[in-house]
Amino acid sequence: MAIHLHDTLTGAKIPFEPLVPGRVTMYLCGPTVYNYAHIGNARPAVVFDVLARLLRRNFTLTFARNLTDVDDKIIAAAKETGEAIGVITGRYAEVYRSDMAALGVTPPDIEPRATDHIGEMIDMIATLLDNGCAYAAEGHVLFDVSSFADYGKLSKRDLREMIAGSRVEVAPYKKAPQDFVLWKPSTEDQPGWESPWGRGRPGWHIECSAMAAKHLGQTIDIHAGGQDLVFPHHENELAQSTCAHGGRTLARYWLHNGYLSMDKEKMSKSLGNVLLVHDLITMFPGEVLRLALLGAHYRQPLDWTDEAVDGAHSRLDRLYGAVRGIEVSDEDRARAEPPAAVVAALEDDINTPLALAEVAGIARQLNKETDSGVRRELALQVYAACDLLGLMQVNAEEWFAGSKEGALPAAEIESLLEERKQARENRDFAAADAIRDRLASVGIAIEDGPSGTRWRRTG
RNA sequence: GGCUAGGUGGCAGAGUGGUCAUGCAGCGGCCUGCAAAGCCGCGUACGUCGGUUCGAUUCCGUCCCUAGCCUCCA
Repeated sequence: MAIHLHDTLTGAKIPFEPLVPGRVTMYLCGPTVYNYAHIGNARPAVVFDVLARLLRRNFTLTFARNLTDVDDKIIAAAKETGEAIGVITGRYAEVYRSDMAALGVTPPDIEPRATDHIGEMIDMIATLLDNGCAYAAEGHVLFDVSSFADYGKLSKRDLREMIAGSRVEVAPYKKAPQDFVLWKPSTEDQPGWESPWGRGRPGWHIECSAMAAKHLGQTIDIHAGGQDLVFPHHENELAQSTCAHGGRTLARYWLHNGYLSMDKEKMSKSLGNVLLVHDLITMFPGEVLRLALLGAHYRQPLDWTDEAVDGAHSRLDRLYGAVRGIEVSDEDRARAEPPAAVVAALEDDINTPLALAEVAGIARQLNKETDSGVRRELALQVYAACDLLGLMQVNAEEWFAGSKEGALPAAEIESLLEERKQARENRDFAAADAIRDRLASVGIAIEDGPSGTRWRRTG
């Protein structure tokens, strides 16, 4: 089955065909680097990482995720802390990379920075001025929305209604309230670049248009991001790129993930209800967070709760438990084919919950199976499926050994287990149970099986 | 107000015009010295009111409810 993706522009799930056979270009709007990313910000990175992994099976993928390192929020942060802008953006870019790595996100092929592309942005703005799609006024350059007939098509908004219903105070230099800034003047203390319109800095939207065109071409296959970017960010990108590129399509598929909420309210910095990835990864294994994000379909809203995180942990325990003790080499694992049902689920608009259900079914089969050869085959299927999902990237023994501080060292656990074994052989169950209780009290669960006793940390 | 998405069992969450999602929790059983893990089984789920149909949770319409977005400033 071919890959099908839900495209925001057409509002339909359609078969995926790259512009150039065998090659795919994908652009994901990355972070503005002035503070820590919260778990809602991580959702697109994780979800579209799964898509990237899926695409790489059949195509040569070029995946770009930008860093926005010029923005008024960054200027404000610099003013507040007294640090240089470059110090702030450099630090948070690094934090973002390590946070995403902890969530199992493969680094993008290209990570363009806005400040490295000011020249391209100026060129694009100049083109828009030449085309009559933009106008300069009082040091600003604005995109003239009336010059683009399809404006509003992506976000399904009617321009006339928007104008009529506008409640926004219109800046005096604007021709129409919907016109958006391509370039704005900078004061002495603000970062700025020389341009034909004076010293200034780019508007937010032009950054992505310029960087996508430079690195991926005027028409890209997939443009992805959070649902909250549909309007105005992507609508504006679509308008300016199309106008600057002689009417060429900017993106052939527009993908948007649903927002993440807490207590049914959107998680956002302005509401203050955020959980930072940076903090969460000190409390839970990254894979648990990743599975929690993949537990719902990417276009659905996802409510972040303790129960959801616990559930993700239990599910991973079950998967690791199923493959525990089965020897599989890295080479065999790398060569293993994921089950067709898992691939089919992901190819159907990245249906991760269905894919996870399929994996659970294989784990059940594996737990039932007694033939070691078959068990190994099934384990390879679980591994291959999880490699596609970016899960189960650690060794099962390591997973259960955990890394919680303050617990007993493994050697001490082993010696207590040996003591208990002796007690059991002597039919001294009171002593054996005392040891089990003692281990349980420090978060160690033990399991007696045909091949001896195993232990795992319960957290 | 406009637009968009959605309302599925105790919870989370897929999916489908006519026997099965799946996971977590619960109950019963198997296994176990007892547990744990695992396995087997169980629980009359599809917001409302209508319509189409032999048959609708699934299609159509109504209504109710929820969430998000509605530019440049924040």
